[in-house]
Amino acid sequence: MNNSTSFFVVLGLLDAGRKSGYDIKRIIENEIGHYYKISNGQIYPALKSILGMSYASLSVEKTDGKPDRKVYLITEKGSAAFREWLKKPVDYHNPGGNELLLKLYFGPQASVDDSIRLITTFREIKAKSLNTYDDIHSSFGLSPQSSLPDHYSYLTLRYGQILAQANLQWCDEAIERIKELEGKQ
Amino acid sequence: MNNSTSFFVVLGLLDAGRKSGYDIKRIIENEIGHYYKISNGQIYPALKSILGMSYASLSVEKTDGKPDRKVYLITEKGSAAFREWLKKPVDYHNPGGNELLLKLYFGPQASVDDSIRLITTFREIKAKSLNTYDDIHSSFGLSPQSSLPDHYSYLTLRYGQILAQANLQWCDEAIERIKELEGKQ
DNA sequence: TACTACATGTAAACGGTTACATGATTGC
DNA sequence: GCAATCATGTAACCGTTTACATGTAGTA
Repeated sequence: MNNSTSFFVVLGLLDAGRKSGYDIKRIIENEIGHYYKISNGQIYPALKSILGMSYASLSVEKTDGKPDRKVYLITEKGSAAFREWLKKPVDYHNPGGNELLLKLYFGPQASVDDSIRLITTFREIKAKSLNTYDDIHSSFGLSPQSSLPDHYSYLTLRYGQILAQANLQWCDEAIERIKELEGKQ
Repeated sequence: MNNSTSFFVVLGLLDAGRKSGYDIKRIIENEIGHYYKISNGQIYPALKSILGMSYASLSVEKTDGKPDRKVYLITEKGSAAFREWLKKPVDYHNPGGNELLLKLYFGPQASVDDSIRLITTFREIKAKSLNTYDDIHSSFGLSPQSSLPDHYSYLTLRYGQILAQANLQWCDEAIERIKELEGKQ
């Protein structure tokens, strides 16, 4: 839990400013819902554990009728832990491969160099996997009489190849864009 | 368990021919390891449950020294259950989106029509999501003075867009290829 | 001597999802 | 009257990962 993606997403949103659990849920749904989902069963235990680790302090705001708003304020310790996570290269084995997008969403809370480093590391891994796909591809020698399994395996290979290429394309575009951005700041 | 991906992968490999748990592990590692991982903690419980549901029968082969090989032979009931799973459109929310590749790997155990249907359904979903990305993209109006968060959100949007395009490209190529294949059979 | 391949399995932990509980307010 | 929004949370379940246990045979 205190080491999982959901934990750090919650922590990262607190790092961007004081929020309640409900705020966190809404923000995730509206801003990163395309590639990341979260449930109450993750948010509220995460907040509890964030408090327990002194990564945030709590202030309760009274409301009329509705339950009290429990607003969390990140501590320096919490902020440091988040920034450490943010710098760590993404786990390239993670299903969906969207941990990178998540970290990039937190880009404004990191340095430009760190964001670029994140993408270049990701790029290297994708380039390597594209190489292996290319190697297999060139050794495939699909003849018209080759077996059915071959043809279907070829399709899955092509998927890996095409997707890896698309990833590389995005990496290059993204790095260029961030560098441009840096020049204007 | 008896409804999970790992369960049906194991069942599908048995559908392709009698195998032991160890065989299954080796085959997954060698043939689909690029996009699907499995552990003993999934294979052996799956086999137990496959036996329990009468989806397979068991024959034990004596070996010299090594533990007995427990070889599983799929039943008609098991085969029917597998084919039903194979036809079901993939869960497009699944992380990694590789359930399709998995099902395509089992293409030789399905009809050409079913394989094509699998891909066209997938294509429709990707086309729809590309449309939403395009809509957001055109409403983005990134001005040079726009805030940092905007620029980073733009990158995640572009990722979705580029990857969706790559998926469509692959779908078209794959469908064409399968249709060609059909002509020659 | 040590590692790899063969071959079976289990137990605990982990991360996440689903579904529920409670309850006021606002708008159709 | 009903749905949606605001706002908190919990409990059970599910699928997967990690790490372990056991043991032989062949190879470097």
